Amino acid sequence: MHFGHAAGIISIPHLSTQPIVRRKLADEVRDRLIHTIRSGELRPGDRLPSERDLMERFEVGRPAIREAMQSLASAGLIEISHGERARVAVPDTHGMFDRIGQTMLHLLQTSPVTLQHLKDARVMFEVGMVRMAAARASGEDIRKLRAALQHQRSCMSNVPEFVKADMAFHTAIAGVSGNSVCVLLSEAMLDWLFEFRRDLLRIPGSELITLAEHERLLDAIASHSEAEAEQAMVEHLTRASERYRILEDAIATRSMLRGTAEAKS
Amino acid sequence: MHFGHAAGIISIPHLSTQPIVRRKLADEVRDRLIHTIRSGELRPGDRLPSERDLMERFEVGRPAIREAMQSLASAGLIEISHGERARVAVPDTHGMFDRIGQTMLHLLQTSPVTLQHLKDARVMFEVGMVRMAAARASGEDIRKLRAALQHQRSCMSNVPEFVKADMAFHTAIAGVSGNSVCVLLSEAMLDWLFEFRRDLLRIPGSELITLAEHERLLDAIASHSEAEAEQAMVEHLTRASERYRILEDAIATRSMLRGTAEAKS
DNA sequence: GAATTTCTACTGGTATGACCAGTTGAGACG
DNA sequence: CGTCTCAACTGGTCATACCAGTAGAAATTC
Repeated sequence: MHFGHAAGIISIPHLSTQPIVRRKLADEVRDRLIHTIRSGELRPGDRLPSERDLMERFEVGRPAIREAMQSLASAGLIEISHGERARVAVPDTHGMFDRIGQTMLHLLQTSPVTLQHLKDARVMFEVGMVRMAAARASGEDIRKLRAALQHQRSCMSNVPEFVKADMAFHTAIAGVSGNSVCVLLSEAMLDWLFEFRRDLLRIPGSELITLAEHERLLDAIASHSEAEAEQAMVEHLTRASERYRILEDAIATRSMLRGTAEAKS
Repeated sequence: MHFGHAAGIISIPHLSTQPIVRRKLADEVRDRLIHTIRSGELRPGDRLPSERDLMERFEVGRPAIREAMQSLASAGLIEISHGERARVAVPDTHGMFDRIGQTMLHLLQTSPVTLQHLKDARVMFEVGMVRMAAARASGEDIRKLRAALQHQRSCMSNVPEFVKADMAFHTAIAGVSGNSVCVLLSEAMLDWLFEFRRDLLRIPGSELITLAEHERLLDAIASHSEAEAEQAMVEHLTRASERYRILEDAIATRSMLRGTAEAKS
């Protein structure tokens, strides 16, 4: 089609300029399935129709159906396993945060700013959690925390287990809130940092310091002293952050030098 | 195959009992692609090989490649568009939280407990944000907040715009922190609640109250009074929550009655 | 008759080949 | 030299076939 040299964009009155979006078939299928699930027509645990069945209902090919189903599966709305029909998933908070984990890693790797922000946000969050824990921890809560710390102490010689126990202790603090979202968030943030730089959490020889700091946290919580708990937490996390920073600076400097070298070559 | 009557499970020494997991081809492909991206071999913006190309390299069929790529796309690691080769995505925080949005909705719909926890977590978080804002808001920050509030005031007659402006005001408060993760989380939590129950945020006639409360928040921030800001925020959110609860109780009661009726029939 | 085994029909996973529908960029055209 | 055209890519969709697991009916065994 050719409208001559001066064609350009022609303005026609009353002509809606909203572009016609060409949707993928799979997207349409996905939306319909989501709607079916959300409307309550299908409840968690229920089985979806088979791919071949859906393919006839919607009058589209199997690839379109498959793509839609895979998409729902990776969003955690349904569960697919070989040989049996897909089921509506019972939502799982852990799985949810695991899924963004990958994306988060990608993000952290390409954005140092976000990494720092994530650390800061975590400090803010953990402080909130520990204050709350100090304010309302019951005898039962404190018993659990003591058990968690005791377990961590017993893992001193086993580095991976020690780190795991470390994370569990922090999770236990968040658990005092009784708020699943808070627990999840706290776990997720720690997890992301851990996944991103496992090496930085394995500082040899710092186990004793860590344990001492955890003990101080526990004491503060047990004595219901919010201010003391907050300070202990800030210092605990800041010390760790300090070590991060030292190592990161070293890495950054090295890669900057390498970058310069590459530019010259 | 038939091993006789007493067959059952036979224990053989030194035989590892770890089951052989049958991985889907697409998963293997996905992992390799992720590794390629994470190793820095491909940077954001770079183009991936075409599906047909990858298909030859990995010696698998096109469906396997496609499924892997779609999976990466829905995780936000790459961007696919018709006609051109896929590109490694520049990570987008908004997109990330949008993606869990669906899952979160599914979760909230099937777990009333989580809904309450999410609300509580939001209050905790917003309180933290507003305290921080009160503590460190600059003249520029306050100017922006005032503008946001002014805009909201101008939207009073347009309900959807008003709600949007309402959310923008809260986001602006979080923005004072300068911490992208905090902003994101605050936006996301509000968004989830909004998506879950738009109807509950459209309480007719409450616009004036909302504006007054926002004004109080702004004043507290402007005068750098943390305590006052906290109290204003708690009351602001609690008032809204109170209305939520009334409507929710009504809905819950109704559905409970319906449930009983169904059980009887 | 009840528990077990066996088998068949169905489900998802993968491969192939074909064609449609956008994008791009090199080369023809002015 | 800029513009336009078009061929050679790319992803999107379909049809078909076959492989590989499951579940449930049917046959078998006790």
